[in-house]
Amino acid sequence: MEALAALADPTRRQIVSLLAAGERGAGELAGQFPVSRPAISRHLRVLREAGLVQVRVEGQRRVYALDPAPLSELDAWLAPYRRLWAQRLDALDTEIARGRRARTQEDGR
Amino acid sequence: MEALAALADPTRRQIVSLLAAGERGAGELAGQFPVSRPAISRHLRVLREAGLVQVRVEGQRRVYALDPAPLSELDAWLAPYRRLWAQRLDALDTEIARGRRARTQEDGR
DNA sequence: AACGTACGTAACTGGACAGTTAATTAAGGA
DNA sequence: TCCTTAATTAACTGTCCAGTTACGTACGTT
Repeated sequence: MEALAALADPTRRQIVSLLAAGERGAGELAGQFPVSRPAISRHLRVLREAGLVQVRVEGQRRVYALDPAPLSELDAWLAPYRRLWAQRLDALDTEIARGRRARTQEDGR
Repeated sequence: MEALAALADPTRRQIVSLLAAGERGAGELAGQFPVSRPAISRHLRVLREAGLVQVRVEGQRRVYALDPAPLSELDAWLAPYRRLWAQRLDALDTEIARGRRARTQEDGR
């Protein structure tokens, strides 16, 4: 779950989003952001260390590509919690089906 | 996506995991960790501000409960990426089914 | 060989954050 | 009322991290 820390930064999430559309060179990525190129380089390093991106050296260019594996891992981490909001929606359905009577009783506070 | 930053900390993830099994008092939670109670109090505050937990004051106890809404939001954020590893698996399936012939044609990049 | 381009790394700065101990608020019980 | 218990808040410290500028390295071109 090292990916969570990497994805906690909005710039890095945006990089991931860009790479989801296809691979890009480092400079090409850096051009999309208001921060300096070294800053993007560091972000890419964090993403690389988290396994979220992979680099391919192509002449003097570095081409970055998204590796979805950690996202899949995150998805798997999330899985056991899924029943929680599914259940809540079920409860809501029940509520609606009942015509939403006697609400104050279970509302609490 | 503020939840990502909150979930980046392993202690907080564990708190979330504990609360998934049912609500608990603050001290009850603190007892599960090797850090001080104020530290847990701060973690709970971060989780509260991220909307991941809710407190209910019950006498002099604070009972914390998980609110799955931000997890659901995270799930939604993850959704568009899902095709990436699904596709990879599909490609693998296809690959196997076809006996691995004529590969370059459909790769498309 | 010399130069320009494309990145990365080094060194530093400011701000955020997790942890600690000590003080504060609030609820029960003697 | 006084004391204990439960928990948060305050104040402080150390560490990590994102950003900057400056420098280093490697590839390609002339």
